[in-house]
Amino acid sequence: MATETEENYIKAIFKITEKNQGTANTNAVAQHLNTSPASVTDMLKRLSEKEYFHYEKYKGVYLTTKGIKLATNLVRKHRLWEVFLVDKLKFQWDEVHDIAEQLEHVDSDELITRLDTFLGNPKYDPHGDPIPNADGKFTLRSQTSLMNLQKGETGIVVGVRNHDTPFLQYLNKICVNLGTKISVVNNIDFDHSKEVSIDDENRVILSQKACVNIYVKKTND
Amino acid sequence: MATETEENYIKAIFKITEKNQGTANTNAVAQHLNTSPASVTDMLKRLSEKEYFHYEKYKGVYLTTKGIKLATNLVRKHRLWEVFLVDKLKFQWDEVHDIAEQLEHVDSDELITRLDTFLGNPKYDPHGDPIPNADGKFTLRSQTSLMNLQKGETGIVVGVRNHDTPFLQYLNKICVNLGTKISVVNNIDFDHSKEVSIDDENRVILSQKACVNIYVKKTND
DNA sequence: TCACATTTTTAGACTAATCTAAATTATAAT
DNA sequence: ATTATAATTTAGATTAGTCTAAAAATGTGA
Repeated sequence: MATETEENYIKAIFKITEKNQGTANTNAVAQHLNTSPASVTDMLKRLSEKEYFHYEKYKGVYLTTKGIKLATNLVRKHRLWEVFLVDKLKFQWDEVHDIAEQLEHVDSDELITRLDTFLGNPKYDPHGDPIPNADGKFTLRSQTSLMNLQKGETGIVVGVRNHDTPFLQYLNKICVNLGTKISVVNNIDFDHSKEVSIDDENRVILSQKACVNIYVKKTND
Repeated sequence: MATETEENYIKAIFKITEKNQGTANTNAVAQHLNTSPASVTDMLKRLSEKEYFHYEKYKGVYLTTKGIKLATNLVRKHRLWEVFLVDKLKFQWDEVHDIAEQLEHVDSDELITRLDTFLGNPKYDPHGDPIPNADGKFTLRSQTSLMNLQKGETGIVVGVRNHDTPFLQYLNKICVNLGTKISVVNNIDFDHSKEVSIDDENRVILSQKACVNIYVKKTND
């Protein structure tokens, strides 16, 4: 069994490699985990001996099958616990990350199997991120950034790109959540912001930055 | 915040002092935690500096108010999670201890408050042990050992003294659980065992050891 | 391609938690 | 009260994970 620290390293490497052509370098890992690059180097040496990833001095790391399996299982556990916290315990989507970060390290396959069943085998977490199944497979979904919706088009919010608390709380305030219907009323060209209507009720101006971070599924209305 | 290890020491000391006139000695703690007495001595020194308990060389320790508060909170968390595992995830009562042992270290007061509400503010865990409230107060219950029931008397199972897996599985097998009705049909004097009827259906012989470890509430039928 | 900046690694040290073996203190029995 | 035994502590070492400061390797721009 991997220690909690080891799990956190592997998860960090997984997240970094996802957005970086399959490799993670020392500094990126250090930044992600809020530790010193020196500590990371030490750890990379030790963990690569345990075959979670390949490590070459000065070249960074890339995960092995074993490492990917561990990482996706952690993602699975994290996201299932987030569903539990929001659906069952009525937390808001901006409050669950830190708690799920702890819960994901609880070690029991049976627990996760049963939790999954209890929650109704959800495919997406409270931020719209896909929950890998027990084999590590993600269910992908056709989605686009709200930025890509033209004037007059409508979509249903299915996810967010940014997970930071302030952004999520802002969305709470303007009543945007998963499942919310958003229609583009006007494109404001000079700063690429959009005037949108939310659930056919409120009209709001969303900045380019906000639009980029909201994923929607286009609808025909 | 206390580390997981620190929490485990304090919980062990709490459990030992509960059955030992308020003090715990080095060997008992070592045995309880499966470590060496030398490690325990080290830890007692360090933890007593953090004011969780008083420690005098060669004399053992007793908890401070701070220590008792931490310990009862851990007990509370452990037992609430056990309720969750049995009531919601449908684990059996003999399967939940190790998982709850991990879950109890997750740090979030809000989580426990919400979990308590979600579970309907249970007063007892799946083994019939009382769940302390947020202030550390236990709800006590009038109960007696099955050993004290006379021929013809009846009781409802409200708890177990022994929590070991084999004992709990044995009770599963003979259909004894919390809420089960047990009537004493005959006392067998020579070995202090009892012939009992279980939920008015099965008749079984329970050894003295089994009877001592089953708590019941007497009923008038 | 050479010098400078950036990234990474090494060296050496620290803390928490553990161990074994040896020394010390307490306890119980004659 | 003395001695044997049991309990406890000390000494010294180990492992995981971390740090800072310094050295080495890599990458980049003129």
